[in-house]
Amino acid sequence: MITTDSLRCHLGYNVKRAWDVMRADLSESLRPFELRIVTFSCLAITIENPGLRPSQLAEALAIERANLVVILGELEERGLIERKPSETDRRSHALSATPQGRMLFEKAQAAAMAHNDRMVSPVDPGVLKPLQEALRAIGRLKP
Amino acid sequence: MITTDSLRCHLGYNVKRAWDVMRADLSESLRPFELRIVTFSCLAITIENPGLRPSQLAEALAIERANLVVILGELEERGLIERKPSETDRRSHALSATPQGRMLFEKAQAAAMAHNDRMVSPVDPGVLKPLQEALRAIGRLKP
DNA sequence: TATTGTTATACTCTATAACTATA
DNA sequence: TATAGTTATAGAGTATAACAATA
Repeated sequence: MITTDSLRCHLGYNVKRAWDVMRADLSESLRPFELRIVTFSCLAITIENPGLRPSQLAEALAIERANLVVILGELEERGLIERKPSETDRRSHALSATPQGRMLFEKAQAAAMAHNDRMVSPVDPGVLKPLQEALRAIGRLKP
Repeated sequence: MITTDSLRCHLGYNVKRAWDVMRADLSESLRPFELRIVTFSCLAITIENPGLRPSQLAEALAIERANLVVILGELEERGLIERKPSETDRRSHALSATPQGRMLFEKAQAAAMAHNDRMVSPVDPGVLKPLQEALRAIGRLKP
């Protein structure tokens, strides 16, 4: 039998293996809505922060502005979000979700919640909260 | 201020953000040894399981056999591992690390451990064990 | 028939440099 | 000078189909 002990002691290895499973399951859960994980995330933050600028969205989700351009283009082309000219800075845009975008997000969010329930099911409920907090703390270690 | 509450409640979002930080830090830690995360991992499992077959290594690390071919080619070309013909199955190979491979791995493993210490530093030591176990449990949810 | 290693390919995600128009 | 959005591009990582040799 093959062992992986020398990697299992690394927290990062377990995080990556868990993320692989979660990513695959979430991608499948969002497929019926023709949303990828990143487009779903952008839609979520745009709905939560109407009027925000692309650079703020990129910073919030830790994705490059350059990569965000095509993502927002995809969402706008599908009529899920709008890029309006900013009233205070003519270089920038104000992002907002359309009614269709909000409706689609509600359904997708329900599917994402069901996915989350599946993923969390093997975890002792008592450790879930400290688990989330530990992961957030690591995520804040940004160089 | 931009908020991300609608995503922060998803465990997967926090797992992904943590993994992004860990991946970047580990990649930097392995760079001096000219190892990528995946080549480091293959070297580790090969040393831990001398004589294993590529298909077993692929299964252990959850990577496609097709992608493993080039990875093993890279490691063999650098003289870190060997692909010997299997004595029991002429289709297959027996993988083993060379002395140079073992020496390089020891140094890289030390760097990876230092990386792990950095990542774990903001986590309450008491929750680390259940945290690891929770992540492993999620990783086992494979469909 | 099924499995092993392999080749080739494509698709996603990520990272970087450089351009333009504004500030 | 610096910033916002944008374009183009390159590199990883990942996924799939098909093949020859062997079981």
